[in-house]
Amino acid sequence: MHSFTEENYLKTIYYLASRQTGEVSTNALAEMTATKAASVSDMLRKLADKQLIHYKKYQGVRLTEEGERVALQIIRRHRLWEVFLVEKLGFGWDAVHDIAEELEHIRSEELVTRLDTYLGCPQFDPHGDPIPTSAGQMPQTGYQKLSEINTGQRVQLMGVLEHSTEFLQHLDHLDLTLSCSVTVAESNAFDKSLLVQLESGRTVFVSHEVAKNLLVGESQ
Amino acid sequence: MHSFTEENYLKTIYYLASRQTGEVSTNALAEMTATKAASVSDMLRKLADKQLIHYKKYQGVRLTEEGERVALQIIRRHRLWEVFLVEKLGFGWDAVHDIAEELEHIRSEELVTRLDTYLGCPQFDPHGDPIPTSAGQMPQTGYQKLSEINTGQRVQLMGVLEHSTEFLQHLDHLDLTLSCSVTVAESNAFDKSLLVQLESGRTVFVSHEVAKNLLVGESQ
DNA sequence: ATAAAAATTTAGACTAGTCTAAATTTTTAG
DNA sequence: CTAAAAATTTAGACTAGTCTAAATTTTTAT
Repeated sequence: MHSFTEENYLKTIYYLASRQTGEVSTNALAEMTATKAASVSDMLRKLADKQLIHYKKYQGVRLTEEGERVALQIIRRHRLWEVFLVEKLGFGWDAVHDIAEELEHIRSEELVTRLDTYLGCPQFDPHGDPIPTSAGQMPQTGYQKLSEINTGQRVQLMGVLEHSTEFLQHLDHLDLTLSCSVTVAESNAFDKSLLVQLESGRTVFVSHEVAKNLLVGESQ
Repeated sequence: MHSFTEENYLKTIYYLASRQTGEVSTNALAEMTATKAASVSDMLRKLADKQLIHYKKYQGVRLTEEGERVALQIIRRHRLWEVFLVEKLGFGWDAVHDIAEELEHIRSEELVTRLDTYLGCPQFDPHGDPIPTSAGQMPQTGYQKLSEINTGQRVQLMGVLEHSTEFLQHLDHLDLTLSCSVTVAESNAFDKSLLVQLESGRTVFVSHEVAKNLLVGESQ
Protein backbone atom coordinates (compact mmCIF):
# COMPACT_ATOMS: atom_id res chain seq x y z
CA MET A 1 0.00 0.00 0.00
CA HIS A 2 0.91 3.65 -0.30
CA SER A 3 1.43 6.04 2.57
CA PHE A 4 -0.98 8.80 3.45
CA THR A 5 1.60 11.28 2.15
CA GLU A 6 2.21 9.49 -1.13
CA GLU A 7 -1.51 9.38 -1.75
CA ASN A 8 -1.72 13.12 -1.19
CA TYR A 9 1.05 13.85 -3.65
CA LEU A 10 -0.55 11.66 -6.34
CA LYS A 11 -3.93 13.32 -5.81
CA THR A 12 -2.34 16.76 -6.04
CA ILE A 13 -0.41 15.90 -9.20
CA TYR A 14 -3.66 14.69 -10.77
CA TYR A 15 -5.42 17.87 -9.74
CA LEU A 16 -2.75 20.20 -11.10
CA ALA A 17 -2.33 18.19 -14.32
CA SER A 18 -6.07 18.43 -14.95
CA ARG A 19 -6.00 22.22 -15.03
CA GLN A 20 -3.05 22.68 -17.38
CA THR A 21 -1.21 21.01 -20.22
CA GLY A 22 2.20 19.38 -19.95
CA GLU A 23 4.13 18.41 -16.84
CA VAL A 24 3.41 19.56 -13.30
CA SER A 25 6.18 21.65 -11.71
CA THR A 26 7.90 21.11 -8.39
CA ASN A 27 7.03 24.61 -7.23
CA ALA A 28 3.34 24.20 -8.03
CA LEU A 29 3.30 21.02 -5.98
CA ALA A 30 5.13 22.69 -3.11
CA GLU A 31 2.56 25.46 -3.02
CA MET A 32 -0.45 23.11 -3.17
CA THR A 33 0.87 20.75 -0.50
CA ALA A 34 2.06 23.61 1.70
CA THR A 35 5.59 22.25 1.82
CA LYS A 36 8.92 23.39 0.36
CA ALA A 37 10.27 22.63 -3.11
CA ALA A 38 13.13 20.65 -1.55
CA SER A 39 10.69 18.31 0.15
CA VAL A 40 8.77 17.86 -3.07
CA SER A 41 11.97 16.94 -4.95
CA ASP A 42 12.68 14.20 -2.41
CA MET A 43 9.20 12.78 -2.68
CA LEU A 44 9.20 12.89 -6.49
CA ARG A 45 12.29 10.71 -6.53
CA LYS A 46 10.52 8.20 -4.28
CA LEU A 47 7.34 8.20 -6.37
CA ALA A 48 9.41 7.75 -9.53
CA ASP A 49 11.24 4.80 -7.93
CA LYS A 50 7.83 3.24 -7.28
CA GLN A 51 6.80 3.84 -10.92
CA LEU A 52 3.93 6.07 -9.90
CA ILE A 53 5.14 9.09 -11.88
CA HIS A 54 7.24 9.89 -14.93
CA TYR A 55 9.96 12.18 -13.72
CA LYS A 56 13.02 13.71 -15.33
CA LYS A 57 15.00 16.03 -13.10
CA TYR A 58 14.20 19.72 -13.69
CA GLN A 59 11.46 18.73 -16.17
CA GLY A 60 8.37 18.34 -14.00
CA VAL A 61 6.21 15.26 -13.52
CA ARG A 62 3.29 13.35 -15.00
CA LEU A 63 1.42 10.37 -13.52
CA THR A 64 2.02 6.87 -14.83
CA GLU A 65 -1.03 4.72 -15.52
CA GLU A 66 -0.65 3.15 -12.08
CA GLY A 67 -0.19 6.58 -10.47
CA GLU A 68 -3.38 7.82 -12.11
CA ARG A 69 -5.24 4.72 -10.97
CA VAL A 70 -4.25 5.43 -7.37
CA ALA A 71 -5.06 9.15 -7.68
CA LEU A 72 -8.52 8.45 -9.07
CA GLN A 73 -9.21 5.99 -6.30
CA ILE A 74 -8.40 8.62 -3.67
CA ILE A 75 -10.51 11.23 -5.47
CA ARG A 76 -13.38 8.75 -5.69
CA ARG A 77 -13.21 8.14 -1.97
CA HIS A 78 -12.97 11.85 -1.20
CA ARG A 79 -16.05 12.68 -3.25
CA LEU A 80 -18.11 9.77 -1.95
CA TRP A 81 -17.38 10.80 1.64
CA GLU A 82 -18.38 14.38 0.79
CA VAL A 83 -21.72 13.09 -0.45
CA PHE A 84 -22.12 11.15 2.79
CA LEU A 85 -21.29 14.15 4.94
CA VAL A 86 -23.76 16.44 3.15
CA GLU A 87 -26.58 14.01 2.28
CA LYS A 88 -26.58 11.85 5.37
CA LEU A 89 -25.05 13.91 8.16
CA GLY A 90 -26.42 17.28 7.04
CA PHE A 91 -23.14 19.18 6.82
CA GLY A 92 -23.08 22.32 4.64
CA TRP A 93 -21.14 21.99 1.36
CA ASP A 94 -18.68 24.55 2.70
CA ALA A 95 -17.71 22.39 5.71
CA VAL A 96 -16.88 18.98 4.27
CA HIS A 97 -13.60 19.35 2.41
CA ASP A 98 -11.19 19.01 5.32
CA ILE A 99 -13.02 16.07 6.87
CA ALA A 100 -13.16 14.22 3.53
CA GLU A 101 -9.44 14.95 3.19
CA GLU A 102 -8.93 12.62 6.15
CA LEU A 103 -11.62 10.06 5.35
CA GLU A 104 -10.27 9.50 1.83
CA HIS A 105 -7.25 7.67 3.24
CA ILE A 106 -9.18 4.96 5.13
CA ARG A 107 -7.91 1.70 3.68
CA SER A 108 -10.75 -0.65 2.75
CA GLU A 109 -12.02 -1.52 -0.71
CA GLU A 110 -15.12 -3.03 0.84
CA LEU A 111 -15.88 0.19 2.69
CA VAL A 112 -15.84 2.22 -0.52
CA THR A 113 -18.03 -0.31 -2.32
CA ARG A 114 -20.60 -0.36 0.47
CA LEU A 115 -20.54 3.40 0.92
CA ASP A 116 -21.15 3.88 -2.80
CA THR A 117 -24.14 1.52 -2.73
CA TYR A 118 -25.48 3.11 0.45
CA LEU A 119 -25.37 6.56 -1.17
CA GLY A 120 -27.15 5.29 -4.29
CA CYS A 121 -24.06 5.34 -6.52
CA PRO A 122 -23.98 9.13 -6.89
CA GLN A 123 -22.43 10.60 -10.06
CA PHE A 124 -21.46 13.94 -8.55
CA ASP A 125 -20.28 15.24 -5.21
CA PRO A 126 -21.89 18.21 -3.39
CA HIS A 127 -19.74 20.64 -5.39
CA GLY A 128 -20.76 19.18 -8.74
CA ASP A 129 -17.46 17.33 -9.24
CA PRO A 130 -17.91 14.03 -11.05
CA ILE A 131 -17.11 10.91 -9.00
CA PRO A 132 -14.60 8.58 -10.68
CA THR A 133 -16.05 5.14 -11.38
CA SER A 134 -14.97 2.06 -9.44
CA ALA A 135 -13.24 0.99 -12.65
CA GLY A 136 -11.06 4.10 -12.41
CA GLN A 137 -12.58 6.35 -15.06
CA MET A 138 -13.12 10.07 -14.52
CA PRO A 139 -16.51 10.96 -16.06
CA GLN A 140 -16.20 13.90 -18.47
CA THR A 141 -18.55 16.84 -18.16
CA GLY A 142 -18.92 19.46 -20.89
CA TYR A 143 -19.32 22.41 -18.57
CA GLN A 144 -18.18 25.96 -19.30
CA LYS A 145 -17.13 28.67 -16.92
CA LEU A 146 -19.81 31.27 -16.19
CA SER A 147 -17.22 33.89 -17.15
CA GLU A 148 -17.37 32.62 -20.75
CA ILE A 149 -21.14 32.85 -21.16
CA ASN A 150 -22.64 35.55 -23.40
CA THR A 151 -25.08 38.15 -22.16
CA GLY A 152 -28.67 37.05 -22.43
CA GLN A 153 -27.91 33.34 -22.20
CA ARG A 154 -29.65 31.19 -19.61
CA VAL A 155 -27.55 28.47 -17.99
CA GLN A 156 -27.66 26.10 -15.03
CA LEU A 157 -25.06 26.15 -12.26
CA MET A 158 -23.38 22.73 -12.33
CA GLY A 159 -20.16 22.98 -10.32
CA VAL A 160 -17.39 25.02 -8.75
CA LEU A 161 -13.66 25.14 -9.40
CA GLU A 162 -12.79 26.51 -5.98
CA HIS A 163 -13.66 24.61 -2.81
CA SER A 164 -12.69 26.97 -0.02
CA THR A 165 -15.17 27.58 2.76
CA GLU A 166 -15.03 31.32 2.04
CA PHE A 167 -15.92 30.95 -1.63
CA LEU A 168 -18.76 28.51 -0.98
CA GLN A 169 -20.20 30.68 1.78
CA HIS A 170 -20.06 33.63 -0.61
CA LEU A 171 -22.15 31.63 -3.09
CA ASP A 172 -24.64 30.72 -0.35
CA HIS A 173 -24.83 34.41 0.44
CA LEU A 174 -25.62 35.22 -3.21
CA ASP A 175 -28.25 32.44 -3.30
CA LEU A 176 -26.23 30.67 -5.98
CA THR A 177 -26.86 27.01 -5.28
CA LEU A 178 -25.98 24.02 -7.42
CA SER A 179 -28.42 23.34 -10.26
CA CYS A 180 -30.10 26.74 -10.02
CA SER A 181 -30.79 28.48 -13.35
CA VAL A 182 -29.31 31.89 -14.00
CA THR A 183 -29.43 34.34 -16.88
CA VAL A 184 -26.50 36.64 -17.65
CA ALA A 185 -28.23 40.01 -17.66
CA GLU A 186 -25.24 42.31 -18.08
CA SER A 187 -21.52 42.03 -18.59
CA ASN A 188 -19.20 44.85 -17.57
CA ALA A 189 -16.44 45.33 -20.16
CA PHE A 190 -14.06 47.02 -17.70
CA ASP A 191 -13.75 44.45 -14.89
CA LYS A 192 -15.60 41.53 -16.56
CA SER A 193 -18.05 41.43 -13.69
CA LEU A 194 -21.55 40.12 -14.41
CA LEU A 195 -25.07 40.88 -13.36
CA VAL A 196 -27.00 37.63 -13.29
CA GLN A 197 -30.69 37.05 -12.81
CA LEU A 198 -31.89 34.23 -10.58
CA GLU A 199 -35.08 32.24 -11.05
CA SER A 200 -36.69 34.37 -8.37
CA GLY A 201 -36.21 37.38 -10.62
CA ARG A 202 -33.65 38.88 -8.23
CA THR A 203 -30.37 39.95 -9.83
CA VAL A 204 -27.00 39.54 -8.16
CA PHE A 205 -23.59 40.98 -8.91
CA VAL A 206 -20.91 38.40 -9.73
CA SER A 207 -17.25 39.42 -9.95
CA HIS A 208 -15.03 37.96 -12.67
CA GLU A 209 -13.05 36.19 -9.94
CA VAL A 210 -16.23 34.40 -8.88
CA ALA A 211 -17.55 33.79 -12.43
CA LYS A 212 -14.25 32.11 -13.40
CA ASN A 213 -14.85 29.55 -10.68
CA LEU A 214 -18.43 28.66 -11.56
CA LEU A 215 -19.17 25.84 -13.99
CA VAL A 216 -22.42 25.98 -15.93
CA GLY A 217 -24.28 23.78 -18.42
CA GLU A 218 -27.18 24.17 -20.85
CA SER A 219 -30.24 25.28 -18.91
CA GLN A 220 -32.59 22.42 -17.95
CA MET B 1 -4.07 17.82 19.27
CA HIS B 2 -2.60 14.40 19.89
CA SER B 3 -1.00 12.21 17.28
CA PHE B 4 -2.56 9.08 15.90
CA THR B 5 0.01 7.07 17.85
CA GLU B 6 -0.53 8.88 21.14
CA GLU B 7 -4.26 8.29 20.82
CA ASN B 8 -3.65 4.59 20.32
CA TYR B 9 -1.48 4.34 23.41
CA LEU B 10 -4.05 6.13 25.56
CA LYS B 11 -6.84 3.91 24.26
CA THR B 12 -4.77 0.80 24.96
CA ILE B 13 -3.86 1.94 28.47
CA TYR B 14 -7.55 2.52 29.18
CA TYR B 15 -8.43 -0.91 27.82
CA LEU B 16 -5.78 -2.74 29.86
CA ALA B 17 -6.54 -0.77 33.02
CA SER B 18 -10.22 -1.67 32.74
CA ARG B 19 -9.49 -5.40 32.93
CA GLN B 20 -7.19 -5.37 35.93
CA THR B 21 -6.43 -3.45 39.10
CA GLY B 22 -3.40 -1.24 39.64
CA GLU B 23 -0.97 0.13 37.06
CA VAL B 24 -0.57 -1.05 33.48
CA SER B 25 2.83 -2.58 32.67
CA THR B 26 5.19 -1.66 29.86
CA ASN B 27 5.26 -5.25 28.62
CA ALA B 28 1.49 -5.53 28.48
CA LEU B 29 1.38 -2.35 26.39
CA ALA B 30 4.13 -3.63 24.11
CA GLU B 31 2.18 -6.80 23.46
CA MET B 32 -1.14 -5.03 22.81
CA THR B 33 0.35 -2.43 20.48
CA ALA B 34 2.55 -4.98 18.71
CA THR B 35 5.72 -2.99 19.43
CA LYS B 36 8.71 -3.56 21.68
CA ALA B 37 9.02 -2.63 25.35
CA ALA B 38 11.77 -0.13 24.48
CA SER B 39 9.43 1.76 22.16
CA VAL B 40 6.75 1.79 24.82
CA SER B 41 9.16 3.23 27.39
CA ASP B 42 9.98 6.10 25.04
CA MET B 43 6.34 6.86 24.43
CA LEU B 44 5.43 6.68 28.12
CA ARG B 45 7.96 9.38 28.87
CA LYS B 46 6.37 11.56 26.20
CA LEU B 47 2.84 10.95 27.45
CA ALA B 48 3.95 11.70 31.01
CA ASP B 49 5.56 14.97 29.83
CA LYS B 50 2.20 15.90 28.33
CA GLN B 51 0.43 15.04 31.61
CA LEU B 52 -1.67 12.37 29.98
CA ILE B 53 -0.45 9.58 32.27
CA HIS B 54 0.95 9.13 35.76
CA TYR B 55 4.26 7.37 35.30
CA LYS B 56 7.05 6.39 37.63
CA LYS B 57 9.91 4.51 36.04
CA TYR B 58 9.63 0.74 36.49
CA GLN B 59 6.26 1.18 38.21
CA GLY B 60 3.77 1.03 35.34
CA VAL B 61 1.25 3.68 34.29
CA ARG B 62 -2.23 4.99 34.95
CA LEU B 63 -4.17 7.61 32.97
CA THR B 64 -4.55 11.14 34.31
CA GLU B 65 -8.01 12.70 34.18
CA GLU B 66 -7.07 14.37 30.90
CA GLY B 67 -5.65 11.13 29.52
CA GLU B 68 -8.85 9.30 30.37
CA ARG B 69 -10.90 12.03 28.73
CA VAL B 70 -8.94 11.58 25.50
CA ALA B 71 -9.14 7.77 25.69
CA LEU B 72 -12.90 7.82 26.19
CA GLN B 73 -13.30 10.17 23.26
CA ILE B 74 -11.42 7.76 20.99
CA ILE B 75 -13.42 4.79 22.28
CA ARG B 76 -16.64 6.73 21.74
CA ARG B 77 -15.68 7.42 18.13
CA HIS B 78 -14.60 3.84 17.55
CA ARG B 79 -17.88 2.43 18.80
CA LEU B 80 -20.06 4.95 16.96
CA TRP B 81 -18.29 4.14 13.70
CA GLU B 82 -18.81 0.44 14.35
CA VAL B 83 -22.54 1.07 14.70
CA PHE B 84 -22.46 2.97 11.42
CA LEU B 85 -20.60 0.21 9.60
CA VAL B 86 -22.99 -2.50 10.79
CA GLU B 87 -26.32 -0.65 10.90
CA LYS B 88 -25.94 1.54 7.83
CA LEU B 89 -23.44 -0.16 5.56
CA GLY B 90 -24.43 -3.73 6.37
CA PHE B 91 -21.01 -5.02 7.46
CA GLY B 92 -20.92 -8.12 9.65
CA TRP B 93 -19.98 -7.54 13.31
CA ASP B 94 -16.84 -9.59 12.68
CA ALA B 95 -15.55 -7.24 9.96
CA VAL B 96 -15.71 -3.76 11.46
CA HIS B 97 -12.98 -3.59 14.08
CA ASP B 98 -10.03 -2.76 11.83
CA ILE B 99 -11.92 -0.16 9.81
CA ALA B 100 -13.19 1.55 12.97
CA GLU B 101 -9.61 1.50 14.23
CA GLU B 102 -8.81 3.95 11.43
CA LEU B 103 -12.03 5.96 11.48
CA GLU B 104 -11.69 6.68 15.21
CA HIS B 105 -8.81 9.06 14.54
CA ILE B 106 -10.67 11.42 12.18
CA ARG B 107 -10.38 14.82 13.83
CA SER B 108 -13.74 16.59 13.98
CA GLU B 109 -15.95 17.16 17.00
CA GLU B 110 -18.80 18.13 14.71
CA LEU B 111 -18.48 14.86 12.80
CA VAL B 112 -18.88 12.80 15.96
CA THR B 113 -21.86 14.86 17.11
CA ARG B 114 -23.63 14.52 13.78
CA LEU B 115 -22.80 10.84 13.44
CA ASP B 116 -24.22 10.17 16.91
CA THR B 117 -27.45 11.96 16.04
CA TYR B 118 -27.67 10.23 12.67
CA LEU B 119 -27.36 6.83 14.34
CA GLY B 120 -30.03 7.69 16.90
CA CYS B 121 -27.65 8.16 19.83
CA PRO B 122 -26.99 4.44 20.29
CA GLN B 123 -26.02 3.20 23.78
CA PHE B 124 -24.13 0.10 22.65
CA ASP B 125 -21.96 -0.90 19.72
CA PRO B 126 -22.50 -4.06 17.65
CA HIS B 127 -20.50 -6.10 20.17
CA GLY B 128 -22.56 -4.92 23.12
CA ASP B 129 -19.88 -2.52 24.37
CA PRO B 130 -21.35 0.62 25.94
CA ILE B 131 -20.63 3.86 24.07
CA PRO B 132 -19.06 6.57 26.25
CA THR B 133 -21.22 9.68 26.50
CA SER B 134 -20.28 12.94 24.80
CA ALA B 135 -19.59 14.23 28.33
CA GLY B 136 -16.91 11.58 28.70
CA GLN B 137 -18.61 9.04 30.95
CA MET B 138 -18.33 5.30 30.37
CA PRO B 139 -21.77 3.78 31.07
CA GLN B 140 -21.54 0.92 33.56
CA THR B 141 -23.19 -2.37 32.77
CA GLY B 142 -23.74 -5.08 35.39
CA TYR B 143 -23.02 -8.00 33.11
CA GLN B 144 -21.49 -11.31 34.20
CA LYS B 145 -19.42 -13.75 32.23
CA LEU B 146 -21.34 -16.76 30.94
CA SER B 147 -18.64 -18.89 32.58
CA GLU B 148 -19.88 -17.70 35.98
CA ILE B 149 -23.53 -18.61 35.48
CA ASN B 150 -25.05 -21.57 37.39
CA THR B 151 -26.62 -24.55 35.68
CA GLY B 152 -30.30 -24.11 35.03
CA GLN B 153 -30.16 -20.32 34.86
CA ARG B 154 -31.57 -18.49 31.86
CA VAL B 155 -29.65 -15.40 30.72
CA GLN B 156 -29.44 -13.05 27.75
CA LEU B 157 -26.27 -12.60 25.70
CA MET B 158 -25.30 -8.93 26.07
CA GLY B 159 -21.71 -8.57 24.90
CA VAL B 160 -18.32 -10.06 24.12
CA LEU B 161 -14.91 -9.52 25.69
CA GLU B 162 -12.99 -10.64 22.62
CA HIS B 163 -13.39 -8.87 19.28
CA SER B 164 -11.36 -10.95 16.87
CA THR B 165 -12.92 -11.94 13.57
CA GLU B 166 -12.30 -15.61 14.41
CA PHE B 167 -14.10 -15.48 17.74
CA LEU B 168 -17.09 -13.57 16.35
CA GLN B 169 -17.40 -15.91 13.39
CA HIS B 170 -17.34 -18.83 15.82
CA LEU B 171 -20.30 -17.28 17.66
CA ASP B 172 -22.15 -16.78 14.36
CA HIS B 173 -21.49 -20.44 13.67
CA LEU B 174 -22.99 -21.45 17.03
CA ASP B 175 -26.03 -19.17 16.41
CA LEU B 176 -25.07 -17.13 19.44
CA THR B 177 -26.13 -13.62 18.51
CA LEU B 178 -26.36 -10.57 20.72
CA SER B 179 -29.51 -10.37 22.85
CA CYS B 180 -30.45 -14.02 22.32
CA SER B 181 -31.60 -15.90 25.43
CA VAL B 182 -29.75 -19.00 26.53
CA THR B 183 -30.14 -21.49 29.36
CA VAL B 184 -27.13 -23.22 30.88
CA ALA B 185 -28.17 -26.87 30.57
CA GLU B 186 -25.01 -28.61 31.78
CA SER B 187 -21.65 -27.67 33.17
CA ASN B 188 -18.69 -30.01 32.84
CA ALA B 189 -16.61 -30.02 36.01
CA PHE B 190 -13.44 -31.22 34.28
CA ASP B 191 -12.91 -28.61 31.54
CA LYS B 192 -15.58 -26.10 32.63
CA SER B 193 -17.25 -26.38 29.24
CA LEU B 194 -20.99 -25.73 29.05
CA LEU B 195 -23.96 -27.09 27.21
CA VAL B 196 -26.37 -24.23 26.59
CA GLN B 197 -29.86 -24.32 25.19
CA LEU B 198 -30.96 -21.71 22.65
CA GLU B 199 -34.46 -20.34 22.26
CA SER B 200 -34.96 -22.68 19.34
CA GLY B 201 -34.51 -25.60 21.74
CA ARG B 202 -31.25 -26.58 20.08
CA THR B 203 -28.30 -27.06 22.45
CA VAL B 204 -24.74 -26.02 21.65
CA PHE B 205 -21.42 -26.85 23.23
CA VAL B 206 -19.53 -23.83 24.60
CA SER B 207 -15.92 -24.21 25.75
CA HIS B 208 -14.73 -22.41 28.88
CA GLU B 209 -12.48 -20.28 26.68
CA VAL B 210 -15.57 -19.05 24.81
CA ALA B 211 -17.81 -18.75 27.89
CA LYS B 212 -15.20 -16.54 29.61
CA ASN B 213 -15.56 -14.08 26.74
CA LEU B 214 -19.36 -13.86 26.70
CA LEU B 215 -21.16 -11.26 28.79
CA VAL B 216 -24.70 -12.00 29.90
CA GLY B 217 -27.47 -10.22 31.79
CA GLU B 218 -30.76 -11.15 33.44
CA SER B 219 -32.99 -12.81 30.85
CA GLN B 220 -35.59 -10.60 29.11
C1' DA C 1 24.48 35.30 -26.64
C1' DT C 2 24.99 35.74 -22.11
C1' DA C 3 24.20 37.37 -17.46
C1' DA C 4 20.77 37.62 -14.04
C1' DA C 5 16.68 35.57 -12.21
C1' DA C 6 13.91 31.73 -11.28
C1' DA C 7 13.30 26.98 -10.56
C1' DT C 8 15.01 22.80 -8.98
C1' DT C 9 17.97 19.59 -6.72
C1' DT C 10 21.44 18.14 -3.29
C1' DA C 11 23.49 18.14 1.27
C1' DG C 12 22.95 17.91 5.85
C1' DA C 13 19.97 18.23 9.78
C1' DC C 14 15.67 17.61 12.53
C1' DT C 15 11.31 15.03 14.58
C1' DA C 16 8.28 11.13 15.58
C1' DG C 17 8.20 6.62 16.14
C1' DT C 18 10.35 2.49 15.85
C1' DC C 19 14.20 -1.06 16.55
C1' DT C 20 18.29 -3.95 18.80
C1' DA C 21 21.58 -4.47 22.24
C1' DA C 22 23.23 -3.26 26.60
C1' DA C 23 22.48 -1.53 31.23
C1' DT C 24 19.65 -1.13 35.17
C1' DT C 25 15.96 -2.10 38.41
C1' DT C 26 12.53 -5.08 40.39
C1' DT C 27 10.77 -9.53 41.39
C1' DT C 28 11.16 -14.24 42.57
C1' DA C 29 12.94 -18.67 44.00
C1' DG C 30 15.62 -21.18 46.84
C1' DC D 1 18.63 -12.85 52.14
C1' DT D 2 20.70 -13.13 47.94
C1' DA D 3 21.42 -14.71 43.20
C1' DA D 4 19.13 -15.50 39.03
C1' DA D 5 15.28 -14.27 36.18
C1' DA D 6 12.17 -11.03 34.47
C1' DA D 7 10.91 -6.48 33.47
C1' DT D 8 12.14 -2.06 32.20
C1' DT D 9 14.93 1.69 30.68
C1' DT D 10 18.83 3.80 28.16
C1' DA D 11 21.88 4.27 24.23
C1' DG D 12 22.45 4.48 19.65
C1' DA D 13 20.63 3.71 15.13
C1' DC D 14 17.09 3.62 11.38
C1' DT D 15 12.98 5.42 8.27
C1' DA D 16 9.65 8.72 6.47
C1' DG D 17 8.91 13.14 5.81
C1' DT D 18 10.15 17.60 6.55
C1' DC D 19 13.35 21.81 6.74
C1' DT D 20 17.28 25.46 5.49
C1' DA D 21 21.15 26.63 2.95
C1' DA D 22 23.99 25.86 -0.86
C1' DA D 23 24.70 24.16 -5.50
C1' DT D 24 23.00 23.37 -10.02
C1' DT D 25 20.09 23.79 -14.05
C1' DT D 26 16.76 26.18 -16.81
C1' DT D 27 14.52 30.30 -18.28
C1' DT D 28 14.30 35.07 -19.30
C1' DA D 29 15.64 39.61 -20.51
C1' DT D 30 18.50 42.42 -22.60
